[in-house]
Amino acid sequence: MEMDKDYERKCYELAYLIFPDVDETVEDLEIKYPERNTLKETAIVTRIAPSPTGFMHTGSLYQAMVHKKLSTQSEGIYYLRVEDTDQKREVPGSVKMFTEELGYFGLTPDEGVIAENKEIGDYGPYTQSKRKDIYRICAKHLVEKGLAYPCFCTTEMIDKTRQMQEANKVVPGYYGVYAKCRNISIDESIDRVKKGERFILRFRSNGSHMRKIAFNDEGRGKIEMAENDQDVVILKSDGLPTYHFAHVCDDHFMRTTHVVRGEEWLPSTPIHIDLFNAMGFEHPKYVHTPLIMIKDGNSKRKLSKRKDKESAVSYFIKSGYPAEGVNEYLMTILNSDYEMWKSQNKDKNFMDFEFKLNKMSSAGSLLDMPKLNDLCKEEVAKMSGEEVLNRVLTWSKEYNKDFYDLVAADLDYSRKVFGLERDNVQKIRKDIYKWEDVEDTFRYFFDSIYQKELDEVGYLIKTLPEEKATLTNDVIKTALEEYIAVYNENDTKDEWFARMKEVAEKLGFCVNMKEYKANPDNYVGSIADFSSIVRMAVTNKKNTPDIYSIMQLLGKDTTISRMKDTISKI
RNA sequence: GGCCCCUUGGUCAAGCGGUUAAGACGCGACCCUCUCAAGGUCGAAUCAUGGGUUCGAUUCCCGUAGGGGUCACCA
Repeated sequence: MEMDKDYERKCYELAYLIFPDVDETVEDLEIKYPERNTLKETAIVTRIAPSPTGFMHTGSLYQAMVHKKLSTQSEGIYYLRVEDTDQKREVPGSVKMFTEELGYFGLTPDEGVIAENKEIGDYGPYTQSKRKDIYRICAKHLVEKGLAYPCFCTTEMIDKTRQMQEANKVVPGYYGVYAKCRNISIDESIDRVKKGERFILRFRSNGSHMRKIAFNDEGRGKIEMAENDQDVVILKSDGLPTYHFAHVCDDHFMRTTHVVRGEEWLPSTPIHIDLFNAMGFEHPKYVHTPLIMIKDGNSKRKLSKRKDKESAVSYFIKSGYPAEGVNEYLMTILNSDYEMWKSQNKDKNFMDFEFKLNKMSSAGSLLDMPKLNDLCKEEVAKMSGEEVLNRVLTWSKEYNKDFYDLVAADLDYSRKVFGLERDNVQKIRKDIYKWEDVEDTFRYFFDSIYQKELDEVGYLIKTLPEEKATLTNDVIKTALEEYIAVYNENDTKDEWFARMKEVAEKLGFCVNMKEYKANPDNYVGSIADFSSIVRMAVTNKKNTPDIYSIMQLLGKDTTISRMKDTISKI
């Protein structure tokens, strides 16, 4: 009993020695950061916690969806906390990039760091490097309780121990008898700290990997794992906490109710629970989301920052994927019944859908780009020409300035171009799924880039005779010449087509597709071939929307001069 | 290797003891059609495996295999 008292006193002495300037206590923090009583009992408080490494992972976006859905559905809070405890990996400008990227997808947090140099909320600071005091208060508390101790081991010593453990096939790590500094006397610890020996702070775990603990994962259900028995580092030599310790202090004092994080954190959850217990805090609820995978040969693997461009959220933004489509896609892999719901609620979006944690699949899904493209196509198809124009302007201003200038030069014209087969039609064209592709699909509408293509790539129509022997250069030339002679820009669509047929028939083309298919040898070609000749002469493309509308938009002069130019080149 | 998670068509998946095993993307065919995109119709394609439990297993239990994750003073 006397010994215990003495030990206790020495723990306080050690704590004071390590943290002489810390005079606040955990109790003070409890008062400073009270429970969020203004929220409803059932409100969910979630957080996104990026590391400022200059890269936002697609998986983070996927999780941001969960945060956003859970918090808004429960009238709770979704906040952003910057986890910058590893200064070596820090990349300037990351926070700006991160918040902007979240904004692009409409997933800006309610609280915390919401833009570069802008944070809101009463639970800050929301950047870990500015929370040093808080971690020190908590760490001091653990030292006082005998639940943390200074470790004087060098990295070399720890490496050696690890090698020995691996050779002897025992569980590697710093624990039990292998934890040298755990087992030195408190007097020695005090002595060595007094002497100014360098140290880091370790947690003193009382767990055993022979025992099991169970915890509930809100998505997966009950999970049973071995107890933590590792004396993990809580304060590094630079005085900043490790992830494990910061997670415990921050999520407690920021009053997070649900920690939603990637599956890769599942194995370290026992460490966190151990730490929460040691601090006397109740741990938050955990949700471990499956990883997004990618196909690699015959197997699949986690999206890799180095190998896969799709692992970066920036890739989708740079390519001009509409946020709505990406969100739709993420939602379909996030909640298994979303697609069914969506098919019955076509005019609603994912924010109207009731997200359920237990409907979250727990297997990692392969990133399915064709499916994502299709969903984006659907979203673009819902937009008016005006809307497409605006999106193209916004995107190209940032990522394709030359094209931006062309589009912006004549907004009325551009609006008509993007409204082609989109505005005032019964069947909407579905071919665009990302803004990056717009320049190429519509290049023939912009003279300068159209001309550039002719100069650099050449005249597509020259390949026509190779594809179909009957369409000789002479046939093509004559077709165009005859057509130019009768072209009337005031024709209605029906009149226009009738005129096409007239010329085609005169030159030996079959104007009835059924008839042509039955007896192709009786004709030079079909009306489809004739149309192709005109199409290629005007657009230098094999496939385009309705050629009548294109000619109308281009105007008589351009249409005729392009056909004449083509004639002169073959 | 230890520990943990996961396993229905090519992909995402519904299913929750008895079903002709939904649907979507992709793929193929046909229709429509001036080309393409779209649209319409149809089609091919799935319960990893071995044991149980049961009248009956895709569904419940155990093992096996496979895939993935994790074992830092990184998060």
